[in-house]
Amino acid sequence: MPMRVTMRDVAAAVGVSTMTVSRALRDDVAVSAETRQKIRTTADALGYTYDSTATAFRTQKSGFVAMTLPSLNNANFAETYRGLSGAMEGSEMQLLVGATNYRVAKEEALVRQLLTRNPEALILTGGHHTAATRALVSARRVPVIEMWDLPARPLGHAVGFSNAAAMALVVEHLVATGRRRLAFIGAAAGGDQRGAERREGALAAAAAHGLTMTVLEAGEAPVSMRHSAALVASMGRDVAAFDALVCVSDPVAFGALSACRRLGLDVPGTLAITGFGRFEVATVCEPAITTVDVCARQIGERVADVLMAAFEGDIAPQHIDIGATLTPGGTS
Amino acid sequence: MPMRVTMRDVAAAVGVSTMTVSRALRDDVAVSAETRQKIRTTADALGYTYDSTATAFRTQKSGFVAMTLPSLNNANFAETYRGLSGAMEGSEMQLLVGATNYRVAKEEALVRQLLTRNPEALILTGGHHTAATRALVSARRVPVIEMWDLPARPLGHAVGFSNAAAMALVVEHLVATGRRRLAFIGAAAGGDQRGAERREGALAAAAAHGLTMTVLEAGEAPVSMRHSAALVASMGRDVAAFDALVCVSDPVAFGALSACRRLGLDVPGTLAITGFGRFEVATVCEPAITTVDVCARQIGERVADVLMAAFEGDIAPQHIDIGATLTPGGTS
DNA sequence: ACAGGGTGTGTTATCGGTAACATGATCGCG
DNA sequence: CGCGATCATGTTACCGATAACACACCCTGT
Repeated sequence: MPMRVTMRDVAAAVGVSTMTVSRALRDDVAVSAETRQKIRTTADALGYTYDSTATAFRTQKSGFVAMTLPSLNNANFAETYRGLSGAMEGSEMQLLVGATNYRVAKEEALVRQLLTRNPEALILTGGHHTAATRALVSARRVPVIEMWDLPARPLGHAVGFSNAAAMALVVEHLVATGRRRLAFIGAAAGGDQRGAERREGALAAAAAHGLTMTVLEAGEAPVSMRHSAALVASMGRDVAAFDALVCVSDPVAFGALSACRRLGLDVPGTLAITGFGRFEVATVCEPAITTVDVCARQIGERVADVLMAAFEGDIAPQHIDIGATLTPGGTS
Repeated sequence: MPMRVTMRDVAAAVGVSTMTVSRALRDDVAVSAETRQKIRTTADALGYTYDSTATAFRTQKSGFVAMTLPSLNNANFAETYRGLSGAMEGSEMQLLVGATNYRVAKEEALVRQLLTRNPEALILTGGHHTAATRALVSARRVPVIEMWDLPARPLGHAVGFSNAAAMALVVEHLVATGRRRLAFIGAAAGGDQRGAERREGALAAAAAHGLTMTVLEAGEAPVSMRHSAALVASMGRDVAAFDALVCVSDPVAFGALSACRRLGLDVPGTLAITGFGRFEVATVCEPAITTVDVCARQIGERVADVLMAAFEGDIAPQHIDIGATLTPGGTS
């Protein structure tokens, strides 16, 4: 079978050395305009395509930025991805993405796999990892950025916010508007770490007001709208024993809201519902869901900034708190 | 600066050749149990990590499967990704994903970039590409799979369904239930090709019943719930001039539904609304949105099947129609 | 006229694994 | 007891591009 077209073939066809071809195609050093033109034309004619693998090998620079996300099936992480990939469009770096399914063990396996590709930077979602993951990552001398969280022990840079503090905003708001019988809806413990931090933040904020908060588990992480809808539906009108449902995310809140509507419960009259993350669905649905804006897109963009700075040699660890703001809607 | 730990280092430490180390770590050929154990231990102790780049280079097998998706910020494409990556978990192939933002020009640039990584297979969303993309892809002797569509001129394999035929199901359903004043809500022409096919399918089906259908453009592709909500809100109660809104996707339908609710319009009494894709939001919201199930997850899984077969040497092009089924909801 | 400095191109070695072939030791069996 | 088969390991060359160095040539200024 015919081999791939390499620089050697182009060089032979033009009558120059492979080195000249290499230089001509990268146009960063002196090659005569005439020769360069001839090489370009010939390369096209022969159907030459550049081999990043060979370059990555020779230069020991992969051109990859590796990133782990809990899930791609989440509008917020997808937004972060978009923000980041958009900002990286100019650079010749390529994103290598993997999903952890909200499991640190899966994250470890993924990081192992990603590291074999020699990424030039590593972006992890969250600040909670296995010891092996921490060791693997630290052993590399590449920039590491944790995002969507402000880790207690950062591995390097961090771009995020305090999930607990953000959720406390919600509880403060509910308490200020007279709600007292609070419930939290989220995933079962053991999965999503950021969800757990939100839960703890909510519980702590409630406790600060002398209130207890019931925790309702809608299923294994990741939980979405259908899980919370099923949960609330199964509780029936008993859910009105609460006067506020604090949900771990907007989709979860939307599921609860829809289920309440089916039950004929008045939201926010009987029951307030709050979400988290300012997903599109929260702003579009009627009534709009009270939520917390965490600027998912902006996280990606800030990560890109930190990344570029790191590539420029700026190695001082940055820990950026992008904050989170309450966005009141019609459900509270 | 200290170099990375290579097989050479491990070999020297153990006192064997690099070849033996290579064999021991891949455990596919005969190495004595004792030697293998010692090599494994030493490799761990030295912090050796495998370099996929070197292997990809030497063997000319990258271990990558490249995939283009219009957007990751779309639950259905994310599901397809999940289905595919889940099914590929066993193989040592790694997915290399890129987003085209629904633009064939961007797709071409992306394909160019992806091809430099020497993927062993290529998965494209849709059957509409630039001539250059077609040429680039065809020049490679790797399996190509187009998905989410049944292209007129497939580049190789295809796993999808007819967007036009699927949307015709919706129109038939609406006509059968007495709707006559139809409008289609989608993106402006020129972007999303699958959206355009759905529009044409809807228009053709309406025409077959002697009905005209008004096309309402909610904005540039990709359009989502906020665009359709804004569109319907701007039309106000004039939207009731129609008795059915055929939406290009479930999010678009949900946006329209929410806007109708704000306007106090009765859905489905005054106005029917239909979506496409059976997104989670369509099944959870109240009322549930009449939609078309295209089994996004299953597309990914079937693509994985085709891929594995192709790697086994099965090169006969497969064109799989996974079909689409109408899922009536409460909005029609 | 000649040193010094660009400019354009070639030569060599190399990145880290692994295919292919080679080699020495051990073993089974007629 | 000898010979081929099997096992465990070593040697060599190489994948495609490029860094580093080398070199010939042509300027330009004093």
